[in-house]
Amino acid sequence: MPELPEVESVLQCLTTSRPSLIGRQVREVCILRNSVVDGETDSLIHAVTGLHCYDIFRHGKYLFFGFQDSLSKKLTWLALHLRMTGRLFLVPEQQSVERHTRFVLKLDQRLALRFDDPRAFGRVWLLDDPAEVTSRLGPDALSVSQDSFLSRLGSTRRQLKPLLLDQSFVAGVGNIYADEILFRAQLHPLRVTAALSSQETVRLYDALHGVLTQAVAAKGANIDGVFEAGSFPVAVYGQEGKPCRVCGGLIVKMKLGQRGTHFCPVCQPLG
DNA sequence: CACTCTACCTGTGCGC
DNA sequence: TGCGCACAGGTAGAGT
Repeated sequence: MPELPEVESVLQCLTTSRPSLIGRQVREVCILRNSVVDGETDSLIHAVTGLHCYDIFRHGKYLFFGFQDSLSKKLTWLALHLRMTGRLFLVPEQQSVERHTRFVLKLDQRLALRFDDPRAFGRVWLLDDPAEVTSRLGPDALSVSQDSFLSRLGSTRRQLKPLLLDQSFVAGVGNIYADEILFRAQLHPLRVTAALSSQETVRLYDALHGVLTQAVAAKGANIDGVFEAGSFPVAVYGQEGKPCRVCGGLIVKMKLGQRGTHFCPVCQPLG
């Protein structure tokens, strides 16, 4: 389940590999499963074929790829969301199809950008402007300032766990990191924003920033082979029944809005 | 506004 | 062994 740190890791791979995706020309677009495209596949194919990759950036869990027409200099954008099981690879062209490959951009230099997704939840969008997507999102969770975060917290009255998962509040936190952030902040997932002390709101910001920064440095979470690489150690996610690393009490799992939610009842009291 | 539920998917792992 | 089924998760959209 790629969340912000895992998507950031993908971005780093694409931009720092040698050769990088930046500068590559799209020779051919192959859509192996139509539902991967939100919109018309033909429009996407026609729009991107022949263009050069000019820029890549991330906002929350979305990746944005800017492709430039070398004559008009106009930029055309693709947005990509990996959802649950999506993976992106920059590979030699001959490795461009696997069992769960959903689309491929065949590139110059005998390279290909391959998107695999067993669960087929991942989506790609053709955009004129990334703002068509980013305008629906809150500030990126890795780079949001303390002032902005505290101000947004102050203007809502909601339970903390659903709030952290709301991409229009801050973009990039998913179920795993929401639990990890609340554990580090020592706040119960059902606590309500309006009832937090100012000390607690700062603790929440510090936990958000600290967990995501460390997870990015670790290239993502380390969870029983769910996704590759990643050495960020989870403290509570999937740890139900195991001892809390801080107090030794047992980690509990409950359902909160259809989501598995893990926490330490001692370190994260509700009362 | 805040919330709940459903649909979208399929690999995994459980109980029988 | 094999079958059926619940489960995992992010997001959109509809409904309360």
